[in-house]
Amino acid sequence: MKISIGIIDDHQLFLKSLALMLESFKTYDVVIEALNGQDLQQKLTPHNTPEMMLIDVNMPIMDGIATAAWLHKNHPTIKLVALSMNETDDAILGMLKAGCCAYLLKDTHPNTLEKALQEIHEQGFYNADAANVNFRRLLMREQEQAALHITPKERAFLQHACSDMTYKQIAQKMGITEKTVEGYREALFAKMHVQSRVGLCLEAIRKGIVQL
Amino acid sequence: MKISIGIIDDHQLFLKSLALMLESFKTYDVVIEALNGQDLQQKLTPHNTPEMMLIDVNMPIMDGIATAAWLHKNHPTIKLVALSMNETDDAILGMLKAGCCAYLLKDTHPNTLEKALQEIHEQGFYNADAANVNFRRLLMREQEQAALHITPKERAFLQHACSDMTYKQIAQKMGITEKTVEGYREALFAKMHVQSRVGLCLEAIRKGIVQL
DNA sequence: CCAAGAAAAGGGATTAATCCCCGGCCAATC
DNA sequence: GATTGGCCGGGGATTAATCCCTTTTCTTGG
Repeated sequence: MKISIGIIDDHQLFLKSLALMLESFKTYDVVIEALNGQDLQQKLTPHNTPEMMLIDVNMPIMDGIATAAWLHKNHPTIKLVALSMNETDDAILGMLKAGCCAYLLKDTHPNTLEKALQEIHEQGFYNADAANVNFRRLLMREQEQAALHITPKERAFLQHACSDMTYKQIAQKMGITEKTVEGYREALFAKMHVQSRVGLCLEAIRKGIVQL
Repeated sequence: MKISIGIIDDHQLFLKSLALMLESFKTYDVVIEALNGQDLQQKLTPHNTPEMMLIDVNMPIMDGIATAAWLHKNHPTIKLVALSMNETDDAILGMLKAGCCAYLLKDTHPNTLEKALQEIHEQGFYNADAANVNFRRLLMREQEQAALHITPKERAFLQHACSDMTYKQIAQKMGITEKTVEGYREALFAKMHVQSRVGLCLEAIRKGIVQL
């Protein structure tokens, strides 16, 4: 009896070729190929539910973390495996917290992948080097993030602050007074331990709160 | 007679599975699999020279552009195909300028890949949507980049400007007067078309002049 | 309904940032 | 020898940013 497995990745070329590779292992049956979380929700039916699921982290529309969380909640029996090319702390921690039982990098060798999948199917988990890397530090950063506690309004302001605009223009664009903007600024300065708008922007980008 | 082809990609999983896929097309023979440009130089021998080469853009050690340029110079008969997941203008232009005759995205469908490879092998070129996208704009940006011409001192200042420091502190750290710092600032504002330090920092990061 | 507390806004003052114009110094190039 | 261009410095003015403290408005739980 083959093990049924699903793959979610927005890069069609990788998706299809990885499916081909899994099939070549002879013990896996790829029953679902989705381009993102939304696509998956359509293709996942009661009659077509795999035992395992490989999930790419970086995806448009509905990313890896959201997809993993949805699967973990609505289909808790499916074993989730995160697949990514970058090993940033946030991504790893996010996927594991979302319910993934393993985190694999895209530059692992096929043999390692096969071994990992087998282990996950039998034991329910797999500890790669990537996931082992300093778990304590991950948790510390997590707490730090939680303590940050940025409100939606502040987040919106932060997005605007990372631009060539002046505070007056930002206030106008957000439909509030300059003074209110100033309030957000001061609050964020204190929370993020900076004393200038430049420092604020750089920190926001570093922490991934604002994307370039 | 099968067409001999080589693949260069730092992600082993993608490399191996893409090789599997190409083999499945029945008309291709994957003779080289390399993890980066340096790896390729070792594996490429007179007795083992493929007719075509798929090159990933994002790689450590020796990236796609450098690899493509090297191949184009030392092995001009090999048809080069750029392969990437992002379609930033710089990357596309860089690869095409380095001698690639096509630029494919990793999220293209396998069927499209097969068709493209066939076309490249027969006609020597392939125009995907990605490459077609406004070539004139790419060239304009290229000229703009060349015109940027940032001096070493300006670059050093830019590095310091991307911090929580004030101009006075930066001047102190660089061992020059505030006024001199101001000179760099104004020059860079003009060159990078911004009107605030925040905008300057963001542009510098976007253009890769300053790393976070 | 009222009080606690957050969010929004304002007053007023200080400092940093931005802008424009100016001159001198030095090295490489023509 | 002259010119160009990068580098360094200054005066003076205006605007944006920063800081601190108070008031008003709006929620929200009791």
